[in-house]
Amino acid sequence: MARWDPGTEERLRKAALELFTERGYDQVTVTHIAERAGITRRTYFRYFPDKREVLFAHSDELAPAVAEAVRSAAPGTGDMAAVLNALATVGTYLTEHAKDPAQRQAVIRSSPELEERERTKLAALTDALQSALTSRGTANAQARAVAQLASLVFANAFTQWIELGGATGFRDCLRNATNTLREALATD
Amino acid sequence: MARWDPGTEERLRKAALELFTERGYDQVTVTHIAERAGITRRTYFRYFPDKREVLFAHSDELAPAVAEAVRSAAPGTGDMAAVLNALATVGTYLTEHAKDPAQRQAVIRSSPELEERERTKLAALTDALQSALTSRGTANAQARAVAQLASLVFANAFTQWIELGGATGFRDCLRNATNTLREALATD
DNA sequence: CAAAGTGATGTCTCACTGTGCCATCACCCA
DNA sequence: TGGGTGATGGCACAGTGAGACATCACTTTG
Repeated sequence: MARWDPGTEERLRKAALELFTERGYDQVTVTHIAERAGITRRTYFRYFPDKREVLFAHSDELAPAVAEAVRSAAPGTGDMAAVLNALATVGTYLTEHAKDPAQRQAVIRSSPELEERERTKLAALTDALQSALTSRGTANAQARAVAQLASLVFANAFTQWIELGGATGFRDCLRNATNTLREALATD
Repeated sequence: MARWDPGTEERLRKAALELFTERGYDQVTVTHIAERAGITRRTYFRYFPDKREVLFAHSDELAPAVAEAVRSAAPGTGDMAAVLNALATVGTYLTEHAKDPAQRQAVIRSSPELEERERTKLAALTDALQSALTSRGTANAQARAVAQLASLVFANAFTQWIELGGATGFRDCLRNATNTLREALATD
């Protein structure tokens, strides 16, 4: 808990999103973000390890949460079903609590560096899912494949959810994304 | 063509791979690489845009080559078949000409920054494949899905090929990777 | 209520990345 | 022999990220 001004991290996220939108990611320095948030550059780096991470602060919590949901799935459930169910639960919560998801997505899409970081977060989800499946007893190769496919489905579902303006339920987006991949792999 | 010493780019790649292996990516500076290659830091940046790219110089040519192979596939061929065939052709050439693929892979796996860049190259392959499929008449969503799955297959096949010591043919690795994904998606 | 402790912040410094600008040097050609 | 061309070196600069230390607010303990 911050003692001087409890909202520092939130102010930094807000300032960064604003500045990135106004001037573009490349034209913004960490000093700019810190100044708008009312702190110094050095303090910024005590909240976020680098310039990109200010846009991905909460992303780190997704992978462990989904992995935990997979681990606690009913023992008889199939791998893919367990993973998709976990993604639906956590993803629904995520979509209901996300702040300015469309604006955030637009900023990320405008910068290769930020897209690179986003892919890293998705890879972390894949690794966490694989690990969770392995601890459920699934063989390594199969666990990795399921985790990769599920991560793909999740990313596509999230993109679709944003494109639809957040009106649709996340579960429906997940179903759509899953079906699209099924068709693609079935057409040999 | 370089006039002073034609092998500069190759010397830089070799020096970088050696240094990254010896000291680890984080402990190596661009100055170190340049000095071992017999040039200055400034000249390094005339060959590669940043510190990471020295390990990914040829990767840029993969995506266009595969895309071209997809575009020139027989009109009646199914999307997935056309893409997998293109990946087999280009991938086989790649595996037969790669230098120190195992050492390179080991270095990349040892550094999150390098893994990040590798995922970017894979994403470029996905985009190129999607574009090629779209120009063949495939619908957007389907083209993206096929491209994503094929990229996944390619990456897994390449990893397996390295793990097997380069002894197996790349086509077999592609088949294995495809089957693994099929099983994963089929188990509902 | 005073003194010590704790945690967040500011200040200063430094190595390194990546780039712009200009000088230099070797080689080719007229 | 002199000029053009292309690769390289040298220099300066903004920006990133981190270490070390001081400072200040607030809490805890006597």
